[in-house]
Formats: sequence, C-alpha cells, structure tokens
Amino acid sequence: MAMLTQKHNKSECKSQMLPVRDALDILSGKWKLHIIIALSFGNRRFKEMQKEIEGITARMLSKELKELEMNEMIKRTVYDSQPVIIEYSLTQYGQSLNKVIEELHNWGTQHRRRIMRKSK
Amino acid sequence: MAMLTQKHNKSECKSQMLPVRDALDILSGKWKLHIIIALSFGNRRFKEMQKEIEGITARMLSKELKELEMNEMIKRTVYDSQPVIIEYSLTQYGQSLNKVIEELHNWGTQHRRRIMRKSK
DNA sequence: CAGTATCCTGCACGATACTG
DNA sequence: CAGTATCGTGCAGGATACTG
Repeated sequence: MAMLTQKHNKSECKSQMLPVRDALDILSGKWKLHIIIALSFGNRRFKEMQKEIEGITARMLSKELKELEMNEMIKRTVYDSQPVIIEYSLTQYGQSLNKVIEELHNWGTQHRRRIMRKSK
Repeated sequence: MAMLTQKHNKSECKSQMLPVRDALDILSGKWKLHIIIALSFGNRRFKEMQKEIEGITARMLSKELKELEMNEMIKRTVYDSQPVIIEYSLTQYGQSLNKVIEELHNWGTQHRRRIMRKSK
C-alpha cells in the first residue's frame, strides 16, 4: 500500500505529543488512576481505599494521595467529629478526567476480550 | 457536603479498575504512546521515528517497537527494494487507541493551560 | 540504514515496623 | 484510624560502542 512514507507534518505530530506527555506526567505512578477511579464512586477514607485498591500499601497510598492533592485532583477533608474522620474526594478538576478514564476502560474491555479469545 | 461516605458498590469499582489496568499494561513504558502517535501521522522508518520522538534512544525505540508489534499494535514491513526499506505502520488494532489518545490529548491541553495560568 | 550488545544507575515501589 | 520512618531491591531506562 503505502510503500513510501506519506507526507507528514512533523511539528503537528510533536504538538500532539506534548499535551499527552503532560497528562501522563500527572497520571504516572502505578496507583494514581486507581485512586481516582475509586473516588469517582464516592468519597473514601484512607482504610477504605486501602481495602478497595488491591495490593496497595499504606506508604504508596499516602504518597500518591499527596501528589494527587498537590495537583488539585483530590481534596482531603478533616471532619473534627469524635473520632476525627478524614475523607478524600475528587475535585471538579479530578472529575474532568472521567472521559480519559472512560476511554481507557472501553479500550481495556475490548482488549481483554481479544486476549481471552486468543488464549483459548 | 457528603459527610458520610456515600453508599458505594465495591465490586463495581473493581470491575472498573481491571480493564483500565489491562490498558495501562499495554501502554506502559515511557515511549509507547509517543510511538503510536507518531505512526498515527503516517508510516515511518526507524530513523525517522528516532528523529521525531525527542530523546528516545535506538535501544528503547527498538525495544518498544518489538513489544508493540507483539501486541499487534503495529506492523513491521520489509520492502526488499534497493536498498531494503523497513517501514512501521499502525494496525487496525493500534488505530483503535485513537479515542484514548484523543482524550489524553484534550485533557493534557486543558491541563497545560491551567498550569500556565498558575505559574504566572 | 536498522538495529544489538553491554554496562550502569536511579528511583519507584515493596516490606516491615512504628506513632499519635 | 490515618498515616510515617527506614531499609532494601528490581528493573526500566540511559550511555556508549558496535554490526551486517
């Protein structure tokens, strides 16, 4: 078909890459997206998340929460009830990732189906 | 607002996470998405990609291309012209990632804008 | 041109123990 | 409960040199 490399615009290509890299920078880390997904189902406390996200350690959860908070993706709220309750929630900004997550989920689902078909 | 944790369905949450993890597994690695984006602008030869993807070494490009090929995201074609030309292209399957990339790009663009506003 | 082969290093992440 | 502190390690990824 396309024996010769098609005419292509390199600067256009690079301008496509930059924002993607930006996005990936925020989302880098093994657990960030999982945390965001968990919170997209409702606010959570530390221990709740730890149970829900299989395999994560307190250390990692703590670390990733901090980074997400710094980037204003999530919010940490302290309720000075008795006993004190600390709750994490998605910010508006964090919610703006839902499209990305949705597409990742869609693709992942298709992909999983494909894998299953093969391995039989 | 939601002082108490909302009622939530944990299994639903986990079923959301699994496919996302699957997707990320394929896309893991610093350069995979960049390679796919480059190829989405047209077929490329090895050296072309290396120039286009800033910072990638031959070693990494080779490695990531191999993995992408194994997962049938890209295709390697040898044209036995004189001299031999080797061309990489996206498969149909690889193209199916365009939605994901588009959303990452959209979000990344927004995010970059936000960052710029802040840093001033 | 289209890659390999070798060697090296940081740090992302895990395990475990501890704290107010 | 909601984390922190410490220590250890694999391996993703870089640098550099080489090959058919």
